[in-house]
Amino acid sequence: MRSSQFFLSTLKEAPSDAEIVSHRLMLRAGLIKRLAGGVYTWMPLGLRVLRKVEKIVREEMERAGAIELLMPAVQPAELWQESGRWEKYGPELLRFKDRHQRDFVIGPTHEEVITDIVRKDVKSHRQLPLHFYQIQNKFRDEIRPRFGVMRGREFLMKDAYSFHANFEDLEREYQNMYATYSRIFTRLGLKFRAVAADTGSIGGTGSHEFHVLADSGEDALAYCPNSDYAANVELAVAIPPASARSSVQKPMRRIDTPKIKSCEDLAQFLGVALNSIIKTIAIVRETSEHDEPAEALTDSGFTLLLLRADHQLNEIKAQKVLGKFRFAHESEIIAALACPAGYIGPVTNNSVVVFADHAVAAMSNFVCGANEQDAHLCDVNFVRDLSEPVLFADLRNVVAQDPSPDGQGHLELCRGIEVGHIFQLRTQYAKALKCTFLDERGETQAMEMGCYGIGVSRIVGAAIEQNNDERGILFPPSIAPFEVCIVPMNYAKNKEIQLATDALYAELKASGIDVLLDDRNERAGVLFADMELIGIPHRLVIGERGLAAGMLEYKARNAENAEMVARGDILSFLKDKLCPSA
RNA sequence: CGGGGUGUAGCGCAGCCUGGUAGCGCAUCUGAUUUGGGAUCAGAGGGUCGAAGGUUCGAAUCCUUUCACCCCGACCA
Repeated sequence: MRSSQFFLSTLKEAPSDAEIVSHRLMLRAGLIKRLAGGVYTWMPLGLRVLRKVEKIVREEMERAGAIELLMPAVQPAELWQESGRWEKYGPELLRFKDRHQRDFVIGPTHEEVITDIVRKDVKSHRQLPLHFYQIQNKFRDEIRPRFGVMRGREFLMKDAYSFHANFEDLEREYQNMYATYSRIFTRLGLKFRAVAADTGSIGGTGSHEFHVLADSGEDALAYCPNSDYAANVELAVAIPPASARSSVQKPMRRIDTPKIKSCEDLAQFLGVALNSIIKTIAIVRETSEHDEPAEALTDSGFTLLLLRADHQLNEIKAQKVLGKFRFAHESEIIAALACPAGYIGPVTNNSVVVFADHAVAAMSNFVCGANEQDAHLCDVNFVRDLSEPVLFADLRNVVAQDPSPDGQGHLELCRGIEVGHIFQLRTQYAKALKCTFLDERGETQAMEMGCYGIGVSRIVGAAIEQNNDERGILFPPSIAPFEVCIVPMNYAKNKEIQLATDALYAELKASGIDVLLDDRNERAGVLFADMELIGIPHRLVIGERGLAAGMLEYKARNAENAEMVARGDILSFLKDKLCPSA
């Protein structure tokens, strides 16, 4: 490709609303253009990258034995009503009516459609297992699209669905996909980690997320450096502390703490460690009868959660223990405890339900709110000053240096961008949609299902997030828009340069190298800057000086310095750089 | 949906407080000189100041409404 016949549109300055580096660079390099919130055009240069990611994903899915198909983006509401997700999915599901007032959705995912296909065509265990995949645009009406292509509303996704006669076979395919995903992200040249993820209500062995490691990632991950334990912080297990309560109980005291509401301020004011304070969080458990806030205070579901003040509530864990809940409103706190938020605590004379994190069980002589404005209690002890909570449970996020749940050392934390997710669906969709088959004994069974997603467009953002410097993008070679660029000096005016450049360009193309010739009539600085911005991994410069000596200048995008290469050796030299193993 | 912020030329911004009819840098176009690291000079084009309404002799500026976008919290590839 010649720059003069392509479409490069680079920017010196990125739009100010682009927050993270990959988004800024994608706009500056002209990879994408925004059309609406969370909706982007892939410009020619960006599309080349997207297609390369897609190609690797497709090759590995084929190698794993999955079969490609393409399902419609538009789906009838009936299928979604049948699976129950018409109600459950919520406002993220984009719904619309056609001219006959029939309801449709734009697919955010395709479990319903694929299950409908399989239930119609597959009747016997002899036809199983089956594994279908597609690479297709999805639409999810995200609450808050952001970071460009990283959390768009319309995005490109590889989604795959497998169908099995029994759970053992599902587990086998799940392992197959785990290995396949690892190969894909390795080939993409990304630093990644697979972590255990929340399986929701489904249980089983199975759900893993694949994260590209990046500080700007939206997910916190916990991992053990000494073992292969790794989990999303959402579900990483916090081990109850081994230490016991102190046998020495100091007398409880009430202390005036005017205007001090946060635990941090309190620790500083009292001169005590944060981990000797108990943080009390008021929630309202929402049983199905009273979803409505405020009024229903009779059996209100009002509950206190106790955490060590240096710990954070993990709402997902808490919901598993307590069921659905929401944070109490100020008015409900006052109604229940006669005290404003900021000073509430578990020492009460009425019978408020109290749950506590495991870490709280080991605490003695602790500090907590006095249920009285501008006051806290010190040297509080369970049993003596208040009854034990109804339950100690794992309610908090793990923190760095917590013991690893597998006993192999201590946890570390890092951040990641979720680019893949594999999941054992089991039989929930098969049952809802009556996707059944006859087993060896002629009995009707619901199929076991797995689903496997990869955020193809998100990968482009994630790759840039992980590979950039002050000059721009450093694309991993496997997904760079071009493998090599040729930058001629004074191409427009110097006939010799032009001839030598055209010959080199033809030679590289003929040998199958994906090469961009930057033949624009621009100053050298412009060409260099643009080629660096768009992240071409290998650069050849043809100048008068080198040409006279029969030499070309080569520089890798990630190298400090350029080196001179004899013109005659260039092909083998480049081949070695592009494919070091060969 | 809550809380905060921003809308002025393709991009980045100033002007707004204290109303007087719009400016800077980059980009674009023309010409000249340049040409191995985002050139220089001379000229040019481009904006119903997000939209609507109001106050006023006069509104980018003040008021009201509305829309869009961004950031912080509940979702997910």
